[in-house]
Amino acid sequence: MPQRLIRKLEHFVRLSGGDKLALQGLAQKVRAVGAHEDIIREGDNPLHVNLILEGWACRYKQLADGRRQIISFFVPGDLCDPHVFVLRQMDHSIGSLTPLRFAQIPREALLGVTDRHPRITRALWWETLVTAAVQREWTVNIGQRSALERMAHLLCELFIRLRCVGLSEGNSCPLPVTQTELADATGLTSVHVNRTLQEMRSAGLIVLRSKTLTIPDPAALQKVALFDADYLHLEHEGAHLDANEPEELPNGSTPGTSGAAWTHGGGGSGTQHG
Amino acid sequence: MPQRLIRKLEHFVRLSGGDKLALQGLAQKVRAVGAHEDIIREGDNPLHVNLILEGWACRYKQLADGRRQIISFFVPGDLCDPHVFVLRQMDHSIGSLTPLRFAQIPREALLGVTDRHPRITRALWWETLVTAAVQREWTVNIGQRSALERMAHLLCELFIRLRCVGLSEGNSCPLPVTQTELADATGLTSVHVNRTLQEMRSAGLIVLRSKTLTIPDPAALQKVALFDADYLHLEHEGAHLDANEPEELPNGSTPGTSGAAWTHGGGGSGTQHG
DNA sequence: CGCACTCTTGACGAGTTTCAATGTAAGTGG
DNA sequence: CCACTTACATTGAAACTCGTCAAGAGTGCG
Repeated sequence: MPQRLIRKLEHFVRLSGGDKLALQGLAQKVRAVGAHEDIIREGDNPLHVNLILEGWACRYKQLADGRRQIISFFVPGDLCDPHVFVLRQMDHSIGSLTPLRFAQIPREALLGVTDRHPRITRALWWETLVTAAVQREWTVNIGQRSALERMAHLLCELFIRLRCVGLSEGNSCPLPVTQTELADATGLTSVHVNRTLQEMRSAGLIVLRSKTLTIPDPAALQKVALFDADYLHLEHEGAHLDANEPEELPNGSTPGTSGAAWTHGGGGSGTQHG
Repeated sequence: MPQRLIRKLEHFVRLSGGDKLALQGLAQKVRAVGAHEDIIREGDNPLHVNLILEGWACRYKQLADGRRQIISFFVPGDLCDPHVFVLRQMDHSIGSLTPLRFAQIPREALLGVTDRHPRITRALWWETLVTAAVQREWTVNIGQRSALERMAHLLCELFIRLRCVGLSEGNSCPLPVTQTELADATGLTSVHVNRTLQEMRSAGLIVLRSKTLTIPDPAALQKVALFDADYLHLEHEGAHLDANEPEELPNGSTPGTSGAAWTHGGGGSGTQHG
C-alpha cells in the first residue's frame, strides 16, 4: 500500500526487497475520512504516526480569534511526525483537505521496523530532516517573498513533492485545494490569492483549472519564485530509481519528461493515481 | 561548561550525575568568533554539531537578490541540528549575532554519549522536537500576526527560552540584537520594527534599553501576542528542577519570580552569566 | 575626535486587506 | 427537470498596514 512512501524514500536510499516488505507491513490499520475533518487535534495525546495514502491533509494552527495558518501540506507518501511520541501532547492539529485514506502506525510497529532495518531508519531520518527544511523554507517564503513570488514558490514545491511520489504527469499535477486554503498557507487573503493566481495565469506561468495545475515553463516559474530546490535534498543516489520499475534503470532516454529543468535528480514522471 | 544545555534538558528529563558528566565531556573543542561571522554556510558539508555556550547566533537564508530571513535564533544552551549528518549539505547558514563561544561536537562524540545514556538520547529528542515546534510557531507568527503581535510574540518566546537556561533575571533578559536583525527575523523592515517597538514602549508593554529587555506585565504582553507557551513543551517532570540546586526542591515558596504568569513550569529565575 | 553603526523620524507610495456584491458550478430534493 | 442551496471563484472600491526613501540624531569604539 505505501508505494508512495517507498518511492519517496528511494530518492534517498536504495531499499532492499526486505525493506520494502517491512514498509508494506506498516500500513495495517487503514482509515478513511471525508474532507475537512481533523485527524488529530491540538492538545491530543498522539497514539500513532499517520501515513497519508490518498488525498491531501495539512498541519494547521488556529489563533484564539479564529485566524488560521496552514503550517504544512501532507500529500500521499507523507508521514506525520514519525517521532511525535516523545512529546506529551500535540501543539497543532492535522486535518484532511480532501477525502483521505491514511494508515495509523502504532509506535511499536514503527520501532520494530526501524530496529531491524537500518536503511529504513536512515531513510526516515532523511524524511524528518527534509520536513524540517521545508518548514524553514516556508518561514523564508512567508517572511520575505511577495505574494506573487510566494505563490509561485509554493506551487514549485508542491509540484516537485508530488513528482517524487509519482503523482505528476508531465508538467501537471493535482492541486485539490481551495484558494482559501492556499491563502491560509501563504499568509495572504483568499481575495489576494485569487488576484495573484490570475496574474500568474495571464503571465503564462501557470494553467490552473479543475484542481489541476500545469506549469508550462518550469524554469520561468522557478525564476519568479526565486526557487532553489536544494532544500528538498533530492540529490542522493536513489534519486533516479522508480519504485515500480526493476532495480536496473532502463538507461538511455529518460522515462519521464522535463527532468533537469526542476532539479538535479527528481525522478521520472508518474501516473496519476496508483 | 554546557551548564545551560544541562539546565534546559532538565526541563524535560531528570539527568543523573553520570549523564551530566557525559554532557560536560561533549564541550571539548571550544571555538570563539566575533559578531557577524558565519559558523557554517549554505552548501557546506556539516562536520560537527555546534553547541552555543555564550552569545547569540542565528540560522538564516539569503535570497538571490539579497533579502535575508533569519529562520531562528540560537541562545546559550542551544544545539545546532543534532542530526544534521544525515544530509549531504547545509541548506542554510548559521552566523553569530554577537561575539560567540561555541563547542564543536564531532559526530562520534555525540553518538558515543547517546549510545551509553538513554536519558540524554530522549532529552536530545525532546530538544529537536521543540526546535521543530518553534519553527512551526514562527510560520504562524509571520503568516498571521500583525507587526505588533509578531514582535510581542517573539519577545515572549525569547524571554522564556532564556529563562529556561538561567539567563533571565526577574522580568528582564538580554536582547543583544539590532532592530535590523529583529526585522529580518519577523519579516518586517527595520523602520517598522522601530515604530512597533516604540508603540510597545509607550503602551507600557516593554522596557528596552542597552540591549536589555524588561517585561513589566508578562500577562499583558502575552495577551497582545496571542501567546500560548504550549508549543515549547515545558510541561514535563523536570520543569521545576534547577540544575545547580540539590535534587530535592526547597518546597514551599517558589525560588524565582513570576512563574505561573509565563507558563505551567518555566523554572525559577536565574543569574545573568554563569 | 571622528568614523561607523544603529536608532529615530517624516513624507509618501505600494501592496495587501477588508467589505461587499456578483458569478459560477455542483449538488439536493421535490 | 427545475427551484433551492451551498461552496468556491471573481470583481470593485476604499482603507490601512507596512515598505521605501531619505535625512538626522545618538552611541560606541579606535
